[in-house]
Amino acid sequence: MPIGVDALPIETRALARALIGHVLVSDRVDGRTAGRIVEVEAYVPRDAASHAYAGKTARTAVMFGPPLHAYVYLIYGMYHCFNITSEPEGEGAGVLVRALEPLEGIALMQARRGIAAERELCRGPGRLAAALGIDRSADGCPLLAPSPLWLAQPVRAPGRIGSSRRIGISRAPRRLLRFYERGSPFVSGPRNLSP
DNA sequence: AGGATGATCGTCT
DNA sequence: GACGATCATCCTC
Repeated sequence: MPIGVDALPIETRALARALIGHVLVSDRVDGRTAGRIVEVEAYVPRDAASHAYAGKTARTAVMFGPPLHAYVYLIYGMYHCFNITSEPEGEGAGVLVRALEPLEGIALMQARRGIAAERELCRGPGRLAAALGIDRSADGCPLLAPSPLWLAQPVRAPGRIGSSRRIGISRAPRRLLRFYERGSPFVSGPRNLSP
């Protein structure tokens, strides 16, 4: 069941933390896949590491649109990264979802990824997008309304949330804007750092 | 266990 | 024309 409109904050950092434990569901013609969010990164307003930093462009337009929509971009010519937009319309910001704990449609994820190991299916932004069948066609998709890509209530309360530097960025590298469920084996980077 | 490398292309300079 | 909010593979320790 989709979550209510007011179930999540839209301030970027608060949203990032609140997303941990929520479930992302992808409904496609070949079936449903779903996973529990265990790792995210916040890309806040006026953040030098954010795609929105240089201003609104065709690619980043949805980052400046209403919150809780999908921002999906192609990286390194071959992977997709899935983000959830944040802040009121007009602000360019979002939350990158970096890892999921697979919950539903495991066999379909395995087929899409070409691997069997459950732990590796959604461990990393490019991997989870592939496992859920997310590509640029999902860009701008609302995540609350009935939609092929939507957020559901947590199935289990999150454990303690840790924070760290963001992964793979060169600008604003010291900001602690990566959040993850401590100790989860499905987290992609360091997973036992700060409280 | 950890570092280097190649794949591959849309986007912005 | 250079460069990624990455990943899989290959190498060395």
